[in-house]
Amino acid sequence: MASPKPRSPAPADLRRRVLDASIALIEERGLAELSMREVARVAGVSHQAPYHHFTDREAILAAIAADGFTLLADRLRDARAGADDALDEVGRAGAAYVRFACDHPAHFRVMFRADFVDMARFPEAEACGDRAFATLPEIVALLGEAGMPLEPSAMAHVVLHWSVCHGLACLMLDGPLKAKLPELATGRDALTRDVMAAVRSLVAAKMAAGAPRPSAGREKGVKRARKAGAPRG
Amino acid sequence: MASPKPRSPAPADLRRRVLDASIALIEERGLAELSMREVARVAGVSHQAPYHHFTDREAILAAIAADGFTLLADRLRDARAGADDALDEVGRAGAAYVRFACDHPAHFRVMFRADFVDMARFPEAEACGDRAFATLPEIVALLGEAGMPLEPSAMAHVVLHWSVCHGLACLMLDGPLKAKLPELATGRDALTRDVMAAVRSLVAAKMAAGAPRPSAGREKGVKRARKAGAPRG
DNA sequence: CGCAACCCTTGACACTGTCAAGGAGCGGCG
DNA sequence: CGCCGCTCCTTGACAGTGTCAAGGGTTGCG
Repeated sequence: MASPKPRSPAPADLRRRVLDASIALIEERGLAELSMREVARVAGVSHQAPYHHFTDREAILAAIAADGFTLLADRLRDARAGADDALDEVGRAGAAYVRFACDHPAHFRVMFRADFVDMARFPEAEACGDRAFATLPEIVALLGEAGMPLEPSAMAHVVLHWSVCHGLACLMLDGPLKAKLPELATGRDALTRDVMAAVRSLVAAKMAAGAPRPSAGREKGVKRARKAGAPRG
Repeated sequence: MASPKPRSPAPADLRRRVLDASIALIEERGLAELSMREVARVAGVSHQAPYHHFTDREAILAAIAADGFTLLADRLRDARAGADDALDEVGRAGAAYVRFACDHPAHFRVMFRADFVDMARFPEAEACGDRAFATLPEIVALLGEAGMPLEPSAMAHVVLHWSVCHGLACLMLDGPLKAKLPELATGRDALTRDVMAAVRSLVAAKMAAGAPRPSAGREKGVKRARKAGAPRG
């Protein structure tokens, strides 16, 4: 007979097939139930074959994370390309971050669970992450250049925006919002859009306010700044 | 052998001891490497004893999650008690959320990983979660009562604040910020304080912009925020 | 031809979660 | 008292897991 086991449909790229099988299984049954032997089974090879390409189970996850990081970096770059001002750029990048998480849940989960993958063990995966996250300060810096006071620090605003996007993604992907979306009568995209609009409205107000307010004053006695331009000089 | 095994130091509350052992192991080695047999070993009982109190491994995690939800609800309640205005209340509640995650990382991880615990299987744990999260809309509603326009919707602002806190907690607990905190030369508490201050500055600007009611329409007066963009030259 | 490198398989080990059965202690009741 | 049943826990067994070690094909090259 020809061969009871067709060996492998595409012998060269078993590495790629292992990664794809892992991603599919994580998306289908979650990271908790991921079994390397089942990955091998899905890929159509013996249970040891994957370990010839990856030293560890953790190494497979690290490779997925690295792919995810570069994928995310691409998404962020594309999102920024179409923007026409700083406010728009922040909003587009944020929406792209969340949409990436929804489109690639397996990647996203693996990327941000340090208790599953110790990135320090895989420097190149870590470098991919650093590359992706390097754009975040750039985007927020645009707000500063556009005249928004970045108080108490620029870093705080970077982390703030990052946290909004990351938190929203987590809550919708594996958190309570996943179950609550139907009863809230919205979908992921709609909720993302609304939250980003809320962020935009806050940032816009801050930009309009221009300079930091006097500390003693309460909401009284504040005049709205009429123009958006930064009073540079 | 007289008695090689002292049975159990406190026979009645094995249930409690199993939970404590699980929490300790999750905090120490992470959720990924949690083994029920090791939990039993730490608790000093046979490998089957825990299953007499919990049907499943998942049931143990659900019990931890339920405890975490009520613990979080307590923290949020306490944080709100000391506040003197809406802005302060939002900030205190947010900081309390993040501090809860840092103080009880095991609870936090189990509470928000739907791929490990299917909350729909454990309605009482889910109810604890609903109770904890019920305070979030209340807090944000205070901002609306204080004169802040909740555009595009109140729900969007609820999710926005929730996402900030949740995202910050995730990024610091298991995400890239965990590794980057040292090189940023800040600690968790300092970063949390700064991010909350940044949120506060944005919300304050929005309140200032929205509070003085212009003579125009009641709900339409929010339109001015849109002018903030336009970096034409 | 030999032979070595590559890629994969097979076998084994300790370990896991879970099912099934058994046993120690104990209060109640004839 | 003897016996029962009950609760709580232990022991044993099973399939399944990740990983170490060794063994096979095929391929290319001297």
